[in-house]
Amino acid sequence: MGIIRKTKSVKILLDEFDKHSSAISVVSLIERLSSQMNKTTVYRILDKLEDDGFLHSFLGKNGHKWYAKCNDCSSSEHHDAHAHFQCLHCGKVDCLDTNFNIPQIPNRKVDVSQVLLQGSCEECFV
Amino acid sequence: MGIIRKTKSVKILLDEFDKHSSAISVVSLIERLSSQMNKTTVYRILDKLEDDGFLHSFLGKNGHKWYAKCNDCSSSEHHDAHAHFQCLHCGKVDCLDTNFNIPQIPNRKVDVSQVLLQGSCEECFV
DNA sequence: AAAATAATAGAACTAAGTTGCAAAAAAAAG
DNA sequence: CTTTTTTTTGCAACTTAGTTCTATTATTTT
Repeated sequence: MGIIRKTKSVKILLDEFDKHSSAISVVSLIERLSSQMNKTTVYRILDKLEDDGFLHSFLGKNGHKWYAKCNDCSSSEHHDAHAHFQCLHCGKVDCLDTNFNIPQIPNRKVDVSQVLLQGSCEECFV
Repeated sequence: MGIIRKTKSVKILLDEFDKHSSAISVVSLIERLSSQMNKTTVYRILDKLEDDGFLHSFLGKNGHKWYAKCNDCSSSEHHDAHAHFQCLHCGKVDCLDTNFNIPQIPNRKVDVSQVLLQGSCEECFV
């Protein structure tokens, strides 16, 4: 895993993440790129890009997978402990800068934390 | 929705949640009760028990649904904004008392928050 | 240009969750 | 305590996200 060739499909995918600032769901990527590549390819490339620290993934409100660009990660270490915000009206997901301080729990070791806040985004919030 | 008859199936399900203190995944409930009721029934009853404020639901690490007993909810209001902890070794999920303070984000309204911490639980933590 | 390696398409599959409808069980009405 | 009404259940079929396998194609190395 990791080790990526800059194939046409990889470039197309990276392009999508450059064009859009917010996170993208796998489902929408598959649909959007259906004429350009197979869904299996989408899954595989996203996987590798995550391994390489280009992207990070998380689960949206239905348990569906989303990806977004990483800020400061490498293949050896992911430090995207930030929260995500999903708008319940338009469905859009953004990464939040707000760094959560994860409460330490006695007798337990916390390795990963997923924080998904849901509500109304800037545009849908009247 | 809501309004529940205390049928045999409902009782069996409530019993499961009385017996176990930690959260239970829908998948394991369906499997465990497969000789006693249909999976559709499991889904439907859990739905209603959540509406009634007996249970609350959240998504585990694979995006699969889990349920746990509520502490202080009614059908009109759910206040289970607490975090959940899933052990990456044994898979067990517990509700945490630790109340998160959800950071308010400018121009956005946060209605729901899902916090899933993952790591090693008391028993698996050596 | 040929050989080796990695990536892709496509079809088939797995599994969580949903839907529709007929049959069964509860509750209400008489 | 029957009959009628309403709710619940089982079952089969379906939907859909994600995975696996294999033959083919593209990319890199020699």
